[in-house]
Amino acid sequence: MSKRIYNHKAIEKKWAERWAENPINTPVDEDGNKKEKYYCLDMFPYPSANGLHVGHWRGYVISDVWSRYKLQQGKYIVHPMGWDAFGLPAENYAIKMGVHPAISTAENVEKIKLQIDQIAALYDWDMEVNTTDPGFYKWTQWIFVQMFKKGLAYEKEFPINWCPSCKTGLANEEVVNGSCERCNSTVTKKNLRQWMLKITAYGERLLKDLDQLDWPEKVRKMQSDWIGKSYGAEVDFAVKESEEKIRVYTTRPDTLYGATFMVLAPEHDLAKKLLTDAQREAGEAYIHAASMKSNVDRMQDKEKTGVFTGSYARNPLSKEWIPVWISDYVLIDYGTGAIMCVPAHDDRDFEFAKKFGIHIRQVIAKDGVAIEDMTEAYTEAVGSMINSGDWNGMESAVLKKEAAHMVAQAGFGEATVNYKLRDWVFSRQRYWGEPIPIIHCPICGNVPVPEEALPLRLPNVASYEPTGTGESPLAGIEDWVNCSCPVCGEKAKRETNTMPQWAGSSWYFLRYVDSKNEKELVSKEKMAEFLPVDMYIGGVEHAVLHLLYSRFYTKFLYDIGVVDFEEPFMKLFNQGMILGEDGQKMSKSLGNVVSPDALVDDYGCDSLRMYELFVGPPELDAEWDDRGIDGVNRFLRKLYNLLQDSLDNPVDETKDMLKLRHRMINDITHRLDNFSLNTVISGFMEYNNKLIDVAKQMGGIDKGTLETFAVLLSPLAPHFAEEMWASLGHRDTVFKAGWPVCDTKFLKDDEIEIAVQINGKTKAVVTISADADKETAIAAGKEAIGDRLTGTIVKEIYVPGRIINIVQK
RNA sequence: GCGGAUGUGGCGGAAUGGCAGACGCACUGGAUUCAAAAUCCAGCGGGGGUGACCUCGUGAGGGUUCAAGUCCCUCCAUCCGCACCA
Repeated sequence: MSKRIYNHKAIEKKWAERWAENPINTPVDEDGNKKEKYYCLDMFPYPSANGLHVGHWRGYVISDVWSRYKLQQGKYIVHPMGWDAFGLPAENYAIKMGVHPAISTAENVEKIKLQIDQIAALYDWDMEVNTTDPGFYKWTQWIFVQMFKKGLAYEKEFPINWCPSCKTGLANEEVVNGSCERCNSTVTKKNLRQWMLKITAYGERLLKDLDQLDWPEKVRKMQSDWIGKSYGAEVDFAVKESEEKIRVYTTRPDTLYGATFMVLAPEHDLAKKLLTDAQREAGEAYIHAASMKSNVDRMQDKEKTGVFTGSYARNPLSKEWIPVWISDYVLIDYGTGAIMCVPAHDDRDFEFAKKFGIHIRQVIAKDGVAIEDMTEAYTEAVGSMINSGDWNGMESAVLKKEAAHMVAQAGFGEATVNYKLRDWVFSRQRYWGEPIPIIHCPICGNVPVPEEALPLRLPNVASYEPTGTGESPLAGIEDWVNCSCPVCGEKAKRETNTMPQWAGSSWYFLRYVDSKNEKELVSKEKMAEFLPVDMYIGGVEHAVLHLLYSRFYTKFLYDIGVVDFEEPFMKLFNQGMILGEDGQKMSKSLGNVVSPDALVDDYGCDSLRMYELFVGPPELDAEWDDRGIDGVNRFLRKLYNLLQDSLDNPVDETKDMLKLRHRMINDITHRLDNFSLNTVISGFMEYNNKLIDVAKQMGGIDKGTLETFAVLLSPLAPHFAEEMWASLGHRDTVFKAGWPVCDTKFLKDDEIEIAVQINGKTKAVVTISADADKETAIAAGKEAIGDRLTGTIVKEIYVPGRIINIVQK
C-alpha cells in the first residue's frame, strides 16, 4: 500500500496559517455564551541576545499544554507573553555592544518573538507588555507614588549591600551566600542614601496568606523562612552606675535566670558609651575592626571574637550584675542589636562563654537532674526549671510560652514578635530602569512627580555606563536633574536613582488584561473578568524575589482599591531545569546550550513539544539528550501511517475497541490532571502500539476512536491533531471538539488476568471471571501453580481484581 | 548545623501496598536493500539451567504486612535552599 509520509513542515505551516486567520481561543462559545476564563501565566523572559534554548521551551510548552487542555474543557484562555526588558542584563549587553539599550532590547525582542512563535503557543499578542514601554512604566511609577503617599516608600541612608561589579546597591533578596545574585561577585557594604519600600509592614499578611495558596511546599517554606517570624520578649537590663538600660530580644525568656552575660553588636549605640576607661582602647579597636569586616567575612568567621566593655548590667530576675561584652556575632539589624546570653542553653553563647571563661549556669534540668560539667549547650525547652527562683520546678515548655507575659507584668519588658524580613532596598545606581518619580525640593522636601506628568521618561544620556560612585548616570544630565518643585515652584532636583528590575515584574500580570488602558492601571471590568492568575508556571529561582515582591505589590494595590484580591497567583508550578548533556546548567560559556531551532526544522514543532515533556517529570531537572526526540517523532509517524491505513480501509467500531478508547480517555485525563506530563506521552505511545496491533488484524481503526485520539492529543501536538481531525472529515477546528468523557461502563472487564503468588512471589497468571468468588478464584489459582504447592497451606488470600496469594509453610 | 528533594537496567524513566523495569533511547541478532538510511520482526537487570523454570535484585541495614520500590525506624550519597536571626 502506498503511503503518504508525515510531512511536519507542510502540516505545521498549514495550521499556523489557519489559526492566524481563525483564532481558536475565543471568549464566547458556539452559542454566543461567555466562557469562563482561565488565566495561565508564564514568567516573562528578559529579552536576552542569546535567544531561547530548549530549557525555555520546556516551561512554555508545559504552560501551553495546560492552557490547551483547559481550552478543550471549554475555558477562555488568558495566556499572554511579554518582556521584562529593564535591568542589568539588558544594560550590560548594550554596554558591551556599544548600542543604546533601547535599541538592543527592541532587536532582541524581535528575535525571541520569532523563536517563541515556533512553539505554537496560544499567546495573545494583543496583550503583550514590555516593562520599558513608557505606557507601561507610567504605572510602575504610579504605584511608587502611591506607596510614597502612604509612607511605604521612604529614604534612608545606611550601609547597604553593594555589588562592586554591577556598581549598584542590592536588596537583601539579591544577595545569595554573600554574593551578587546576578554576577556572583562578592557583595560589599556601602553607605548610601537609598529609597526603601516598607515590605515589613506587610510581613504578617505575607506570612499568613501563604496558607491559602496552592503552591509547592518548598516555595511556601522558603518564603515563610525568609519572613522569619519568631515570638519572644524584649527585656530591659539596667546598667550599673548609669541611667542606661540595655534592651534585648529573646525567644527564650524561660531561661532568663541563666543569663550570665550580655553582648552588644559592635554597631550598637551603647557599645562605645559603656566602655570603661580601662577597656576603651581595646573596645574601640574591636568596634573599628568589625566595621571594616565585610558581611561575608562576618558570616564565615564562625570563631567567636569579642571584647569586654568593663560595664555590668543587672539581670532583672537573678539581680546579679553580669558583664556586658561586644561581639560581632550579634547582628545590629535583628531584634534590638543586643542579647542576653544564656550559655547553658544556647550553642553560640556556650561557645563564647567557654572561650572567655564566663560563668555558665544551667536552669533547665533535662531529666530532673543538672548536668555536671556541660560539654555542650542544652538547647531544647524540655525539662523542669532549676536555679530559677520562683520558677523552679516549672516545665520549661510551659514557661517558654508564659514567661514573656510574666516579664511584661513585672514591668521590665514586653512580649514581642520579630521578623527576619527587612525593608526592600529599592533604588539602583544604574541607567536602564524606571526613573524614580521624586523631586527633591529644598523647601517642601521630597515631592512626587504629579500623576498627570507620568510617565517620567528615561532621558537619553551620553554615557549610560555605571559611575561606580553611588550616583546614577542620570545625575550627569543637568538639564534633566534641575527642575522646579511642583508644589512651590522653587528650584529643585530630580531623584536620579532608578528602580530595580523587580519593579515592573512585580505587577506586569495585572497589566496584560488591559495593556492599552491609558487612564487606569487596569479597569475594574477587565480585572473582574480576567484576574487573578489561575496558574503560574516558571522556575523556582524567584521563590523569595519576584514571587514575594509580587505578593507585596498585590496586597498594596488591594489596600488602595486597585484590585479586589490579595493574592496574585492562585496556583504555582515550578518546572525543573533542562541541563546540558554534561549535567550542568546550560550556559554560553560552557558551550552546552541546545537551541530549539534546528530541532524544530528537522522534526517539527509537535515532536519537540512532546519531547520536551517526555524527558522526565516536569517538576524535576532533566539532562538534555538530542537522540531521544527520535522516539516521539517515530510515534507521530506511526500514528500518521495508522491514520492513512484507516482512511483507506474504514472499519466499524467493535466492543473491544470501545473499551480501549474509553480506557485511553481515562488514562490520559488522569495523567494530565496529575500534571504527569511525561507519562501522558508514554500513555499515547502505548495506546498507539495497541491500535497498530489491532489494525494489523482488522486493516484499520474505526473513525470514532481516531477522533478521540486526535482530541486527546491536541494539547500536546496541536498541528498533528488538527490534521488528523481534518482528515477524518471535520471542517471545524479540533479545539472546538471538547474534551472527551470517559464512560466508565466500558472500563469493566468480564474476565481479568490476575497474578497467583506463593508466599508473596508470583508463580503464575490466571484468567478468571471479574466477579469470581474467593473459592473459585483460589481454586483457579491453585490449579495454575499446580505441583509447585508443596507445603502446608496456612492462609489463602484473594483480593478481587488484584491478587491471589497462597501462604504455605 | 537546620530544612527540603532525589537515589530503580547501559541511559531517561514507569509502577492507587498486589506480576518491578511500562514507554522511549542506546545496543544485539534477523528480514528488506547492490549497499546504506529508513522501516519491520525478535532480544535486551545479574547468576544458574538444554528446557519448562529456579534464584538474586529498586542506595545500605532493620521493622510492619499474606504481600514493600511504595509504609515505619536508623544510616549513607548527591543536589537545592537557609545559615551566628538570639
